Amino acid sequence: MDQALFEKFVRERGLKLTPERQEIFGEILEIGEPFDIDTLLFRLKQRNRKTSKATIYRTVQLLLECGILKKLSLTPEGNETRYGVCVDGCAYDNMICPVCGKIVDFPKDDICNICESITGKFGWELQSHTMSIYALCPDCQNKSRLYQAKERRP
Amino acid sequence: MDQALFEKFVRERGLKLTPERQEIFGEILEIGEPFDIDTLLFRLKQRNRKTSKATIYRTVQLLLECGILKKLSLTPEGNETRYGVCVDGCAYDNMICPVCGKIVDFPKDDICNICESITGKFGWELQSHTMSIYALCPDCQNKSRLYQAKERRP
DNA sequence: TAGGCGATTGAGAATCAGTCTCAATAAACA
DNA sequence: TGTTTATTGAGACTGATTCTCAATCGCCTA
Repeated sequence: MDQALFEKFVRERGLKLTPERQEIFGEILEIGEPFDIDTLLFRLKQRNRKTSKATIYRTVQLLLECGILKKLSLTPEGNETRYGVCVDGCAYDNMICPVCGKIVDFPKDDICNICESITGKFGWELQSHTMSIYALCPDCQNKSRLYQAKERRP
Repeated sequence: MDQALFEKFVRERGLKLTPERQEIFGEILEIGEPFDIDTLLFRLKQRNRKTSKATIYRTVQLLLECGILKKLSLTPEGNETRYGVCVDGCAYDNMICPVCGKIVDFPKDDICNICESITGKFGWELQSHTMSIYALCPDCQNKSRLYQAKERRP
């Protein structure tokens, strides 16, 4: 995913390629990991962009509709919204570390097969799915072990 | 899940068993399907309960923490929050019809296996997962077909 | 069974993320 | 370059959820 592809998306929809849209998309690529709106706003401010909150929300919405971004959640309860760049085109499937917020994608073939088998069994017509796995990443497992070791000392 | 079990949950946590909590939980059982906060508020009002919004939110939060309720979403974008009673103890797994809002649970063994295989592969430590399938239920498929048939007529 | 402590409540204020409004601006096309 | 039309910024607004705090009430102990 790059600026050229984004430009294509925008033009295909008969929309205008404004500097704001390009800057927002560029900054998202620059961040390189799932982000929240405030982070995006802050980083654009730091670059002396006066991009407004409204435009950021509007552009993120556009990117969601294009399938370039996906909406994530740091917890199963659905708090703490983040947005991540959609690597493989599909994909609300990801694995999230609730401690540090790290997010990784994983191959989703198995999941898709299961979805089809389940909807088929009930006579429903599959449209889409979302799947999030919440798990401790290796780094946080180590930190947690160190912490517990310290705790045990007198 | 019944009032006795709820009482047990409340007492185990050193909380007080108030009439408000019992009424809210009772109404949730009465509704018998995934609900939103406004519906709950409205139905309690109809019964001449003056239960406040704040107490409803607090009790729902409590039920979420106990694992009695689960938070659902009618769309992959995460709008339209609903709460459903957790039938089997686990379970953020469900199949949702985005047209009529119908929600059904499905056996989650396959999903759990996949989660373990994925976290294992990456060296992460599985904590939990959520899975939602969005699909047209048979009723809405039929309605949609009828509608399309009518549209085709001159 | 009464007394007292501390949790819980109701009402409305406060917060917060996200959306809307509208006049000014600027992209796109001729 | 001019015209049309979408887009923008700033801040008001919205709706869902949380917070505040004085009044109330469940629950434990005597």
